Amino acid sequence: MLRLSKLTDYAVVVLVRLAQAGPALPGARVREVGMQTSPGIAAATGIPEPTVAKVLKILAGGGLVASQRGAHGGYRLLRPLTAIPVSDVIAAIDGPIALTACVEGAAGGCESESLCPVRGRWDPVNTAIQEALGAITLADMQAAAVPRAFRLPAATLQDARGDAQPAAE
Amino acid sequence: MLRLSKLTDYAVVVLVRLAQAGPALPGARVREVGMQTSPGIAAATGIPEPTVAKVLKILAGGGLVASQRGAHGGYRLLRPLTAIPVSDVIAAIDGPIALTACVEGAAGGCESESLCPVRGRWDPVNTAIQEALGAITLADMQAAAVPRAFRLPAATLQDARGDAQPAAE
DNA sequence: GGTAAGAGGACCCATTCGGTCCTGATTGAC
DNA sequence: GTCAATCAGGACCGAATGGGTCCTCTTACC
Repeated sequence: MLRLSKLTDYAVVVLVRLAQAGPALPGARVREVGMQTSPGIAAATGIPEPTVAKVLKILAGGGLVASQRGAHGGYRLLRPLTAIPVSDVIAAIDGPIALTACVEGAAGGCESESLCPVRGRWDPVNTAIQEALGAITLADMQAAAVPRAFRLPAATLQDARGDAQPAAE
Repeated sequence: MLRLSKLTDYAVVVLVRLAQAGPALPGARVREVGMQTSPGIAAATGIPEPTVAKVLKILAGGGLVASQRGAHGGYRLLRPLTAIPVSDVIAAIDGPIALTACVEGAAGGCESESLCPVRGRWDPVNTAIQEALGAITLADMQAAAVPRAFRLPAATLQDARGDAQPAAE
């Protein structure tokens, strides 16, 4: 699959939304500029509120957002979207990017290490993916976003699948 | 995580082993050249035999190896390692490479599509990863293989983790 | 034709992930 | 000083996927 978790997908949505809050909200008197609450983000994104809270909690632990407790508290971005590569989000949610057990830091994880002919050979692949993910920031993902009306549903699927050979499954 | 399944890891090992069989085995009288059995590969790689059989079965379905049933049957490579990109192996085992539900061809899979600000924005990320994986062949992974003694265990871990911030977990 | 070797397919169990809920701590408003 | 709002942390449960095992069918040799 090479699929990342839904939480990571949610995290990107939440972070982009957090940036869209804008530092100049009209009613930003009591609440700090650019700060939003979990329920507010949930309502804006359509993601279940508990899940949003969970994502924000993890992101706060990863140093991507800052939290403010108490009444009129909330979360705010610590860095602009241009300074947040996708790899950082993935690392914050899913932990360090590691394709196989051979590279995920598992000490002696591979029980057949003495026989395995490709021991540690995933490293270059892993590095290539990390570089690819590190080169794309959330701002890039946001900038590429086009209004929904511009994307036909069918065309969306076709475009999304693209060169991922469709006959394989 | 961005982790691919163990089966994919096994598949690479099996394929490399299948290539190492060599087309000029001494006792290759009854068995076709370059052909190996599941138990043989299992013994050579240390992977459990049923798992090897399962991997080979999937790879045969994916068109990467050919099977020969009956006595003195077995499996053989259909293409040289230089012609097998890593992405093909992953696609054969885990299906098409798709990072998120938004790109995996799920019709209307995203229930909050009207709100999601990054709808379909994983496509460039997905493409970047596919290109990275498509550029690396099994021959590269095999060629990069160095004897185990040349790699310090600690250095291996450091190299593997690399710039994936270690403090994240 | 019988026997053995080996692939093909179906099945089951364990692990992990996604999602939800509850309780406690902190801060601002009244 | 009290109350309300909101985040923080943890535990819990259900679903889904992956990993592994077993049985059956096919094929070639004797």
